[in-house]
Amino acid sequence: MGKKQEGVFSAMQHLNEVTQLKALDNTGHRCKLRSLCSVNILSASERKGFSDATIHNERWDRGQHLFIPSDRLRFIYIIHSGSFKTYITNINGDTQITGFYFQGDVIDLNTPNYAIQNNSAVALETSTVCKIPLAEFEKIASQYPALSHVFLKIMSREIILKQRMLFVLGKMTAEQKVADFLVHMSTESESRGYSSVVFNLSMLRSDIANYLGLAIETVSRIFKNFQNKGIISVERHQVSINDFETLKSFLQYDDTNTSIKAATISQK
Amino acid sequence: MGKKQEGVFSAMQHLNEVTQLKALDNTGHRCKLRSLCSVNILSASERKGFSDATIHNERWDRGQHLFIPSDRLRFIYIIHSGSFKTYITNINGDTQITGFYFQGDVIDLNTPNYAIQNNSAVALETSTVCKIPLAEFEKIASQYPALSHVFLKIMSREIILKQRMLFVLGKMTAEQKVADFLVHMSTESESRGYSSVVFNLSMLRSDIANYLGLAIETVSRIFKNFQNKGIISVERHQVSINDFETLKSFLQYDDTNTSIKAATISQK
DNA sequence: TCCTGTATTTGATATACATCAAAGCAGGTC
DNA sequence: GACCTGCTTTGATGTATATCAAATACAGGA
Repeated sequence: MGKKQEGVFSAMQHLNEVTQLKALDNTGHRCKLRSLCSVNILSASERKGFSDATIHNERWDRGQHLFIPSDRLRFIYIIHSGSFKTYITNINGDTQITGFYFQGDVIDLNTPNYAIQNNSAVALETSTVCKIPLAEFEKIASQYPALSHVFLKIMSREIILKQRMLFVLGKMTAEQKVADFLVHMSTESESRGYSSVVFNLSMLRSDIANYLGLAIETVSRIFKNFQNKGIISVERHQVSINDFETLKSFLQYDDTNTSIKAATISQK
Repeated sequence: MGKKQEGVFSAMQHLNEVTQLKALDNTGHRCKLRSLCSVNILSASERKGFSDATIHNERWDRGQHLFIPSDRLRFIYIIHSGSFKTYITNINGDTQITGFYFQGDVIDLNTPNYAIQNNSAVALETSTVCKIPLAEFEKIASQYPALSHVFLKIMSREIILKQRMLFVLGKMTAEQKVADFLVHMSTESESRGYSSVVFNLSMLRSDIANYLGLAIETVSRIFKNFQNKGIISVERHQVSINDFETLKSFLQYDDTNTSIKAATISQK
């Protein structure tokens, strides 16, 4: 018989658990690389070695690219402040935004794959990043398995996030996509230690639309619609969520009948 | 000015490079774990230790689940023969297929994340898998950094594949999705050492539709349409691709004007 | 060989969302 | 302050694809 399955979205409740990766330790080294420099699995001297290999706190302005596909020198980037978007480009020049990244996040995790780097990252606002040359990283990681392990965890989180987006793009209506996006941004804001109620969207409406596979007009209309219903308030790029419950309810069945949709599960 | 960007799909040409991970060595140990047991970065004794920790060649029939979200014991699975699909489920029981996996592929790479396991894997046909208890894997990996490194690469490939699917779901028309799917399955078949022209789709039409974010009827109609045009031949689950060029042309601009779509790139 | 359930195809209709077009609006610049 | 320029909103219309409905094909078992 079908067991009650834990939903993909229940996973969000456990994101804090996961995002400890983003905030393991804050005791300042040369920069507040929350994920790595100060990660507590390394000894003090190892940590120093790691920190020394890192290029700290470089500044990037809005619109500047962290990397583009043709780059030869590869780095692993950790965001110290600000935000970035990553996107992939096809042969026609069409793009799909693959993620938004904030303080403490690690970018360019597919780098170790030596595959043609088909994605780009660009700053959404003035930001600072620390970066580790890939070659250095691999050298250090080969000496300290624990470091590889931290990276396995970060990458596995990345896979989970991407899978979530597959669901969003493949199965949700426009309204649900936007609702989900807002809830997600709220959670993200909270995990960085800011408010989950009032937060800033550093990306353009067109970025949101691209990310969610919608037309920009559709995003605009749904924002307006949510405002009219009193669910959110929007002032330029600042969003306030007034009614979380209603927002989240868009992601649930409003169906009255409780038909069993889950397939029968046969397990060995 | 905008540099010519390398497309996301050009990456497919380099997939062979990547998929060496799937076929590093075939000289049989107890089972043909192409990815791991026989991976040439481990010494013979290490390899044996790894192989001993592995549960080899378990059989799974069509419809049987490799794992479901409520499972406590975690494994990393390597497909020895056959095929599987993975999917995530939301609170309403709606599902999104996140991937199809074949001989040599590694499943459940988000496992190391300790996050609630929100996905499931089910056999599409009679298949055999080798599996490594997660705890064992972590023990071994902590001793052999090279093993972690192989996993980093496999996971980074996974991220790239998922990103590709974000593009497919977010930006492609129904026709393009199906064309891309067929090209992808062809490449996959070839990488396993089979024909790129004639291959078997072990999944149902409904699986394809779910995976591509389409209605099953739409998939059916596009298949028929491609047949009518002589691009493919379909007999039940066997597909022959008669005209690769036309199939691939669906993924390109048929536009006459050569407008520059790529955004101007400003890099530091 | 027929039967039965499941998978797929085919046709008719509905609709969510994109597209096209134009007007507002803010923030920077002369 | 007036004028740009890029971003966002708002309205009117079109269309790709979902949905609904039903016929057909196939596989596996009696």
